[in-house]
Amino acid sequence: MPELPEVETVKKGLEDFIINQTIKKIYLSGLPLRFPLPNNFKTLVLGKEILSVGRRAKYLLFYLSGNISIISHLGMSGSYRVLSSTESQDYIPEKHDHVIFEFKDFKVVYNDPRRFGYIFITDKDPQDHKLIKPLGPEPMSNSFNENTLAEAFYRKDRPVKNALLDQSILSGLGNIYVCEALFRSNINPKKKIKQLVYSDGSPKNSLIILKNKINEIIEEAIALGGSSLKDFSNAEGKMGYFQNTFTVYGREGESCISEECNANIIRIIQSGRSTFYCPNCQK
DNA sequence: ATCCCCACCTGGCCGC
DNA sequence: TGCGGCCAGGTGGGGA
Repeated sequence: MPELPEVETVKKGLEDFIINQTIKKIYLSGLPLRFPLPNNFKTLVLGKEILSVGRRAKYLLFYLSGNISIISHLGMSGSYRVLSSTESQDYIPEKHDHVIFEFKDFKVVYNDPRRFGYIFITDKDPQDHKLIKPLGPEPMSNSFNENTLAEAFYRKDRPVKNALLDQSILSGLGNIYVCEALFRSNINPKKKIKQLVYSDGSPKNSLIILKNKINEIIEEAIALGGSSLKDFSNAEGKMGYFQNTFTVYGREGESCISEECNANIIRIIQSGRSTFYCPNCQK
């Protein structure tokens, strides 16, 4: 499900309900997520108050009282949903519900069919956690710009599609937004990243465009509440709308949206994952 | 160091 | 209706 805009959407939805609320009870399915929950998860979390909710890349960060933080990644199919007080009454855990947080008047359910998600707990700054620390800059932060990107791409030989999925270069993008950003930038996903940088290390114009298109897409997608494929929805169960603006993702064999182009979108496999692009527009 | 590939899971869809 | 095969928004860890 979730890339940065979807996680941001979930974060905003949860925030409205859980800030300053105390965790009264915890339900666990007992099934392992990608990594098993720590044994003392319940003990550490029960009775704690949620002070704030943050996001780093595709991770949700819950800051609790008592200097405890929960780090949560949704994997491919994880979702959080807030149950209204009516729904919360007599709610029986459904299939793939793995963690349920009970508050005074409502419940928050973490559901994850594929169990690729994971939840960690830490008593240190989550930003220092070993999974968070190596992450590259947030796309909407100042530390993501054409110069940092040029530095990461300098003399490197990998395809730009793969590099943009690499969370240590730039964090938060996934398969959809990378494909869409490359289309908007007219860059072929197979292009080697060193070709976007001059030999003196400065960014070529195409790299500056790519950087700007990434910002543009992330901003638009957040404004539209993310993309709803399959069953993604925000914490209140509402769908996102960005999928209606997809130009290449999932459109194999369909015609390119560009007016003056007669080509069809094709799908190739790069590092084991589907890449969608227009062979005519993206050079 | 750098990069690729596999594994981890369930479920939906398509063709036979 | 059933079954096999393929596909899916991610990424840690191991190996080349």
